[in-house]
Amino acid sequence: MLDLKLIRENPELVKKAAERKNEKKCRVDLIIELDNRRREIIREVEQLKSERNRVTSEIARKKKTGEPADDIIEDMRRLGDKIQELDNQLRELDAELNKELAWVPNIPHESVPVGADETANIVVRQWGEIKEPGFKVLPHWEIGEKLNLMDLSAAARISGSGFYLLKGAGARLQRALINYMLDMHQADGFIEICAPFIVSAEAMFGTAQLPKMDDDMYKTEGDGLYLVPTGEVPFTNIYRQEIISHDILPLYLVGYTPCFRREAGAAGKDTRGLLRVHQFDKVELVKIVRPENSYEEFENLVKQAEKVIQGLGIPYRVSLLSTGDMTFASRKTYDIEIWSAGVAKYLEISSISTFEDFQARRMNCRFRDEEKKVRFVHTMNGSGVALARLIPAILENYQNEDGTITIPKVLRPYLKGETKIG
RNA sequence: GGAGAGGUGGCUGAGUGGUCGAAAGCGGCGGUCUCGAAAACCGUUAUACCCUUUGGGUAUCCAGGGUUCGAAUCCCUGCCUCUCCGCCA
Repeated sequence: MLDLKLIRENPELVKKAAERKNEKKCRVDLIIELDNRRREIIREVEQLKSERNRVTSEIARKKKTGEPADDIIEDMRRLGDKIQELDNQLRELDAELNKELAWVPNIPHESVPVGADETANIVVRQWGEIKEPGFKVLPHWEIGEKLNLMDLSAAARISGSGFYLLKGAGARLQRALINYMLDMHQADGFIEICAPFIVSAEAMFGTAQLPKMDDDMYKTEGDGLYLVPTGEVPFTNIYRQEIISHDILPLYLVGYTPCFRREAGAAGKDTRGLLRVHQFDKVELVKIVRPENSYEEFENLVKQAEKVIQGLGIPYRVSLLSTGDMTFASRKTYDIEIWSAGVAKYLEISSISTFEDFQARRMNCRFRDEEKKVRFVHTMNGSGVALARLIPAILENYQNEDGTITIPKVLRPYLKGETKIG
């Protein structure tokens, strides 16, 4: 949510941002008009209320002294009707205005490259060396089935297409990865959270999955609750509707969650094996910080996610997303793409975004600073990282010519010291 | 799922339908005192919005409706918390 004042004062800036993010449901002119009408009514109704408050205390005084007040009570009855009518109009306008405001995307940061899609993204750094394996590396879905680490047809039997099932060493590998990541982040000051995986529409609105992504979410039938599409939702919403004290900031949160996504209309590209599925697991990083150090915290958050992959020794690169490739709520986003030896290309494994106060406004999450001033917090998050992309990367980058998988050194303590799968 | 109790400011906690944005206490902040601190005493201590913005106004006692000239107070609905019973990993 943007500050209504900002929209009022800089409508062109907001329009340009919406255009660059390709957000067609953002209607700035309508918002300005609703806002003007709203303020007009507020002015009128508040004047009437002021009148009512004045006369009402006069009535109280007269009643006390026993003076008659019937005539002004009659006047007030009419005034009350008028106030109610205006209040109703105001309520409707507010609802309409809020509905429109919910569709105004965040404004991309000045440093974000302007462009229509991912072709305008800028690779900001690269890490690790891509080595020529010297043999034909099997893609993860082949080596995975061969070594009995996963069973995609079983998953289809259970749930339909777009699901995966890990078993044996595959399932244990995932658990090892989760623990490796949680331990690492915790050692770097992140507080581990285990939060609900099913959340309210309000929480989904808070982090701005709603209203835009409604069709991409799994929704429960009777209760109108949503299955989390990312740990971002429960973790960021922890302090929704709260005024928190400055001395608990910055908050670094980490946790494991499954992620549920309908992926409506995503068929085709990069969908084989675990690459695009309706349920995957993720370790998520969330920071809630004061505005002052927001961007320093953000850059460090990117590095925190990179550290996971560096520990595993797999090449990756970091890209700064262009305006057209960013999400609705984001002010600035980096993607981390990991090298996939099986398909010989980089695959997105983490997306790190900062929102400044965009989510905080939607959640109404604020903090009280040293001067007792109440201000919006800044929020940001990043995958740290997605398992459904990390497992393929390991199965492919650690594949040996004899069809076995070497277990990365950092994971061995989590796998009883084993060094090899297969 | 059933029965009951309750939701008031940063916290605890008063509040007969009419000077109640709300007593009191605690905490916080400022001051007096002190070499300094504690204690004591004095003062201060919410948020959002609107406007003709050193000022004025409106709203907010869980949320949303309603009754009324007037609601923290009365009525309805919802949400949440607690207690007991049932069910249950």
